Amino acid sequence: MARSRRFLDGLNPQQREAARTTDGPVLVLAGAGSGKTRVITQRIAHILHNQLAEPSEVLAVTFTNKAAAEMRERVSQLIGKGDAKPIVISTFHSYCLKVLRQHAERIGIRKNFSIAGESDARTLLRRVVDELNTHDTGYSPGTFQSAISLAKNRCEAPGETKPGLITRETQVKYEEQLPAVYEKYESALRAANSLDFDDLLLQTLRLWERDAVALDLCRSAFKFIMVDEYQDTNAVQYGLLRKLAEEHRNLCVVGDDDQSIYAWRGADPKNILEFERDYPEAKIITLDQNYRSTETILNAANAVIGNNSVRREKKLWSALGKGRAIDWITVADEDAEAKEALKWLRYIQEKTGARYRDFAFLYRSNQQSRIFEITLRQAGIPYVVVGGQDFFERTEVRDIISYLKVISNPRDEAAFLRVVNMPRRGIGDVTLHRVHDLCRERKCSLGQALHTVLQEGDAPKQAVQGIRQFLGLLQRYRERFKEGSTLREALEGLVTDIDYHGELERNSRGPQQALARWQNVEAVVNAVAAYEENTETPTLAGFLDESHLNADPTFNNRDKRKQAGVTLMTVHSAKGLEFPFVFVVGCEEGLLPHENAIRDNTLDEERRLFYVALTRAKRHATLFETISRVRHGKERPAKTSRFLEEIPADLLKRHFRAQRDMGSPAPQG
DNA sequence: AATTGCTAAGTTTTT
DNA sequence: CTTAGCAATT
Repeated sequence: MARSRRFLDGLNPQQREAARTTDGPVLVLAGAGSGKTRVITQRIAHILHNQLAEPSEVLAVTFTNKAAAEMRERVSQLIGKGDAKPIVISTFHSYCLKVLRQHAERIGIRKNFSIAGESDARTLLRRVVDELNTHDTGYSPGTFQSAISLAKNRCEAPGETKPGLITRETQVKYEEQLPAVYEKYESALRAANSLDFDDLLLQTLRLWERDAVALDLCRSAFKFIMVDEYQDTNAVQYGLLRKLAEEHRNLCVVGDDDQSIYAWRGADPKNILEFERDYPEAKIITLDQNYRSTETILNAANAVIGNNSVRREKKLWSALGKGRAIDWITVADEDAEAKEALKWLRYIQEKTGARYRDFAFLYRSNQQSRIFEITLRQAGIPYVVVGGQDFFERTEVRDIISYLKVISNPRDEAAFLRVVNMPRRGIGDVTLHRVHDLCRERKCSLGQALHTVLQEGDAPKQAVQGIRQFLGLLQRYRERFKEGSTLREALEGLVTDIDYHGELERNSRGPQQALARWQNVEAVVNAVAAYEENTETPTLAGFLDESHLNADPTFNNRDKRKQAGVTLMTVHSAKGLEFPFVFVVGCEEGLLPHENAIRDNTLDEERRLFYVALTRAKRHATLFETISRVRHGKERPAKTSRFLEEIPADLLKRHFRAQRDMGSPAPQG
């Protein structure tokens, strides 16, 4: 007991209350910077220390791998790595993937299904849209893709899609088409033995709805469930949690309704706003002491967010002192904005000795990063743009992964189409169309159709030759990846066999690009090797799962902020992070709030976005607006963001640097 | 099969 | 101003 008290030491009364209320449903309303991760980890430690459950009976769900890794790390620090290991700390997606790999056959999904990434899914959709002749709506496969994704997040089957997402004249036509496209996309996925990201969750829910045995198995595995960022849960995740917690009701959710900024993706803030409706016996604890920011920043943030009507009232406070007033800087245009921001950065550095990594430039939309990149580069200041292209979405990486997917799942159509004629084997469109028709006629897989074409010699000589080659290659590597050699050796053999190096040299713009792309290929090989080393029984399928869900930092460039540079990112990606000095740029009507949000009347979410931006700052926030900005290729007058006007004047200090040609003087202390 | 030119549109993106 | 998607060329 004495030791257990030690765990809870160093928590404030509310935090402690949250950590030791273990019985029944708990809602922790954790304001920005109020130490919520601390509460979750301490709560887990408390549960285990008092032997309320075995480590393996505790489930903690997060949205990102990064958050999961961080949580595991911090729990390990509290109770030791060994005890922490069996705790299930996982993203929704990887937990569901595990469930499906185990039980999917109960709802008619083959166990070795592929995960269709964003672009795999788009490949399938392109064909669907093609076949349905839906082009005349003017909507691209990508648009349908987001609409379908939103529908799945809302738990809507093809016949049940509700309006949303698009508000334009062609909307009617588009909405007429959506169910058909959605339905056909589903059958294409099924035929390809693939699930997209959203399916991982949705199909798990369907499984639990339809199969009591599977549900019971999953349900009885856990005695305590904790959920981070609950305000971001969508209808499917909500359903999953309800099912899982139905019996013991030991569900602890942590979140902040004021930081709900993903409604457009199907997140439903009602889940957190109406928690007690679903769990009337719930204990509700508010964490409102902020350990991050100055009073000035919090007062500003409180004032702004107070303009939202549907929310849980809370006022963040801080013991860190007033700090400096928020600087509000008006400049002529976006060019001046970047230059002025740079001046302020230098000025703050001079005064405080801050390092480059202490600064973040936050913007509403990615396009805004360009000018800052250029300006920073010219000034020789190191920077990191967060949120670039995903490693696994790069052409060369997709090529290699697609080979692996076809080897692992012969029905994977998107992957198949990608590699069947790469390198060139003379298998062109005409042959492929024939193969497709054959598939549909005989309801067989693409691979089987190829065999048939081969047997019947029903294709140009060249193509027959190529098909034979291709099928032989797949056959050989299916065996090789199963046994006989390490995954790494098998992959290296494959890359050599298809002469991918030569392929890159032939198809790249120059030797420099060829090299860069080859390095990405090598990175995949390294990733396989790393996976093999860290896994007890490594399999090809296991590696593919990891590569889709565990965006391992060695794979992608998401979190390279350790490097000593200024961070450039969207406000969305900044959620959960903090910086001593934050520059919010483009505080203008049409940008933040975004014009589409004004049109669709979703200003509350935009306000929360601004709130998130402000509360990232520890010591100081600097807000920028222009009086004229180039938008849609034209220079247009800009108007101050309403959110800026919502900050009490006594917290602000205004600076006009809007005269052109004058060159603004260095900022004043 | 790869390149070129036209048109239309223009957020945010944890997996 | 970009960029993506598509059609029409070579």
